[in-house]
Amino acid sequence: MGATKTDHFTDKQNAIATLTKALGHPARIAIIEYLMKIEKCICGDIVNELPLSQPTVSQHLKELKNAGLIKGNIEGNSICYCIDEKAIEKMQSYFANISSKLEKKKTDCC
Amino acid sequence: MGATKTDHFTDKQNAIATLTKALGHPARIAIIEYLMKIEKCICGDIVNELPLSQPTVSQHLKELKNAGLIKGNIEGNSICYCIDEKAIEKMQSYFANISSKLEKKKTDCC
DNA sequence: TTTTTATATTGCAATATTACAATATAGTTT
DNA sequence: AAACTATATTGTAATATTGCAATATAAAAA
Repeated sequence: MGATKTDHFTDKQNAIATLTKALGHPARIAIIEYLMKIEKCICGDIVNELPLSQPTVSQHLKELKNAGLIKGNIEGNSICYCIDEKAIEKMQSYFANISSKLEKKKTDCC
Repeated sequence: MGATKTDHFTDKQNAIATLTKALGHPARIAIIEYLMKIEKCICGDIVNELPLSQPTVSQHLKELKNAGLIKGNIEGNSICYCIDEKAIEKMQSYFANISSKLEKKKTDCC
């Protein structure tokens, strides 16, 4: 016990859970918001923006990358991180779909 | 160490992270999708729908409730669980906002 | 080539999560 | 009241996550 039983759920459910899980930490939300805010794509200063050590930030970036939420390009000495729009769109349409289905139901019993 | 440093981030960032974290498990995604699907609101059979034991499901329901994603009403012997639309709307508008801001930027460098 | 700069990896301690058996609670039915 | 039903709580083992110091890697500048 202790490990998530991913094999018991559908691929879609696991896919969404992977994205939401990756975003389920304020540091990673802060990283996404920072990447969204800045104009330039050279992101060497994410570390300076966050109240966490360099290794910790690096680890969070790795998790976001593994989940497919950001992309990273080596740019000489530093690395350019960008949000992967497709992943954000997946999130958006997933919740939009739930939202519209709930509105149709209108069985607001609770 | 091991505990998330929530105090270093903004309330908004923590609020979104709380919601995404709660959805960051396939069982809880499955619960939300089941609540969305069913017509009746008596949800005693969530346990039967999921490939997990009753205590485990109960625990997942508690987490969704704590995060504000679902509401629960005692209904005689059983309990009626419903999705809290407001929470879903928060998620949707959060990602819609990121999506539209990314489209305006169009610095698709990676 | 040496030094500096930027990022990643490793190793580890602290804490959190996941899952479930056993048990508790509380309403329903008999 | 006693038995039954539905859900929650407790306790515990297995595993995962978080955070960082120390170290590694690799490109850039000196």
